[in-house]
Amino acid sequence: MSAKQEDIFKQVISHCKEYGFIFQSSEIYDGLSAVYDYGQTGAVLKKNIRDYWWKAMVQMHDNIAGIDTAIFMHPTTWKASGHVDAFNDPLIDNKDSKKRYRADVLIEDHMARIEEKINKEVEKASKKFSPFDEAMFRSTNGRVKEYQAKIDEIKDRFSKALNDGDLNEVRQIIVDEEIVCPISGSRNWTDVRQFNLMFSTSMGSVSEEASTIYLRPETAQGIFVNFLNVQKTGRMKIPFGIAQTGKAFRNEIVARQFIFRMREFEQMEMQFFVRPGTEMQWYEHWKTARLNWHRSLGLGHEKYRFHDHIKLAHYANAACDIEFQFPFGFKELEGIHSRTDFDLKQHEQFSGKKLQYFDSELNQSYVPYVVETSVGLDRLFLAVLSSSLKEEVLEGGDTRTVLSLPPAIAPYKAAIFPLVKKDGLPELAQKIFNDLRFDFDMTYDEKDTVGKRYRRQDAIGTPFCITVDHQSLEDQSVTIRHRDTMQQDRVAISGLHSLLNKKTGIAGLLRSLA
RNA sequence: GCGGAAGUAGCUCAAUUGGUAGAGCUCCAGCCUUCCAAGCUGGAGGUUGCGGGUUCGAGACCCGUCUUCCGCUCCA
Repeated sequence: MSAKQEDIFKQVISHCKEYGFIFQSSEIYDGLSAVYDYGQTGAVLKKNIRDYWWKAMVQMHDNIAGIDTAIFMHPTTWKASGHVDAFNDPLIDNKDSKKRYRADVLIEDHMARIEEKINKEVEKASKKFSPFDEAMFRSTNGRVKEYQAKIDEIKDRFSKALNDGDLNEVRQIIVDEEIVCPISGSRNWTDVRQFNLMFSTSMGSVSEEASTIYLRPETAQGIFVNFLNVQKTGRMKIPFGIAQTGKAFRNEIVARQFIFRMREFEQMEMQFFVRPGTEMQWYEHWKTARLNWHRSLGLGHEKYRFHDHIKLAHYANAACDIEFQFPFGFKELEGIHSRTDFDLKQHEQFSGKKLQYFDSELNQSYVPYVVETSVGLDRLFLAVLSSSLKEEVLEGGDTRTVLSLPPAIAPYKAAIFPLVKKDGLPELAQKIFNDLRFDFDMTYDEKDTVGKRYRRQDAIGTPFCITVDHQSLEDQSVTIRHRDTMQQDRVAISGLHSLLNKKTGIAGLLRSLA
C-alpha cells in the first residue's frame, strides 16, 4: 500500500468514527480485536445496502425466495459441509524460520521419508537377488523391519494423540523424532496450537448433556438444509433461488484491515438451484447480473473486476470473485461459485434424507446443481464509504469533506433547516420535517449558521438540504440544496415528497437494473 | 503468530535534558445572524490505552499487556 493510499484509508477509518458510522467493539475496555459496531449513521447505511440487495434479489425475482435461518445449526451440518475437517488444523511454528506448518503434515512427511528409506532398501535388494521375493524381504530384513516398526510406532502415537486432542503429545512426537524445519533446519518449535476457524459454544442446560455446537462460519448451509422445505412449500420450480442475509463467524488467525476482515460479519447470499448440466450457463448469468448490480450504485465501473479462481475449492467446478478497488487495492467483494451438487449430496449422505427435485419436464428426480452468489455486506459498506469520501477544494481555497453516497442508500434522505431560529421559521421547518418523516429518513437542525449545517450534512452524505426562509412563509416554497453540486433550487413545499421519492428512492436503482 | 510503527479531550496535535497536562476545532447553554464551517459570552470534556518498575518527581525512561495500522504468514 502506498503512503497516499494508507493516508486515505486512515481518513476513512477516522471519518467512520467521527460521524457515527463505525465504532470499535467494547472500546471502553480497549476494544476486541477485529470486532466492530455500527453507529447511528452506519447502521442505517448498512440496512439500506442490505435492503437494496434484498429487493433486487428477492422482491424483483419471481423465482427467488428469501429466508432467514438460525446461526446455530445441528453439529452434523458442519461435518457434512466439510468445515469440521477442513478448519481443524493443529499448527506449529518454527521460531527460527518463522514459518508455520501443520503439525500433522510435518509428522506425515516424516513418516513418508522413512517409508522412502524402506523403498530404497527394497530397490537395492531387488537388484542384488534374483529371483526376488519382496514380501519375504520386507518381513525378514533387519533394517527394513526397524524402519517399519518406527513408522508403526509413530502412527500409533500420532493417532492416539489426535484422538485424545493431546497437542503436547503431538509436539513431543515432533521433538522426539527430531523433525527439523525444512527452511531453517532447526528444531526450535513453538507449542502446537489448534486453529479452528469455527467458534464453538455448548447447548444444553446440564453440562453432561451439553453438546458442542458451532456458530455458523457461512450462511449457505442454512439454505441447503432447507432446500426441500422451501421448494415444496413455496412450490418452486427449477431453476429457482433461495436468498438470505445474516451473520457468520470465523475465528481468523489474522483479522485485519478495519471491517474488511472481521471475526463476526454479515453475508448476503443466494443459492440458485439448477438442472445438472446447465450450471455453467447460470454461472455466467449471475456473474453478469451481480456485476451490474454493483455498478448500479454508481461508484465507478472501473473499480470492479472479475478474478477467476484457478485453484478451486473441493465443492466447486467454477468460481470467481468480483473484486473492488479498496484504498488498499483490489480485493474480493463478492464470490460467485458453481458449487455443483456437492452440498446437497453431502447432506443427503449425512442425514439419510433425500434432497432431490422431481423435474416434470424430464420426468426424473435429481439432486440439483447450485450456483452461489455471496456478498460480504461489511465489505460492501466499506467499498461504498471509502469511494464516496472526498475532500473537495472549493473556489476561494476552502475545503469541504463530502460523502457522496448513492442517495438511495444514504442514512438521511434530506435535512430540514430553518434559515434562522426565529420569525416562525423553525415552526414551518418542523412541520415539513414531521410530514416527510413518515416516508423518508429525515434530520432536522437549527444550530449554528446554515453554512455550517450544510457541511455537517455533507460529511454524513445527506443528498439534500431543505432550507426554510422568510419567503417560505409567503409562498410556501423552500430552497433545496444538492450535496454534490452545492446548487440550490427553489421548489414548492407540496412538491418535496415526490421530488425526494424520485431522487432518493430505491425504486430508481431497481429500475436501472432492468 | 513473527517483525515494524503508533496510542495524550469526540477530532487534529502541543508539552525544553524527567519538573503544575495545554491549544484549536468539535460539543452543550445563551446572545447575534436573510444561504455554504471563521461573531460574542459562558460551560462541559483527561487516573496521558492498561498494569508494574526506576525516580524526590514519569505523558516522556524500563518491563509487561491490550488495541490499531503496515509487511510477512494464513485465508473453505
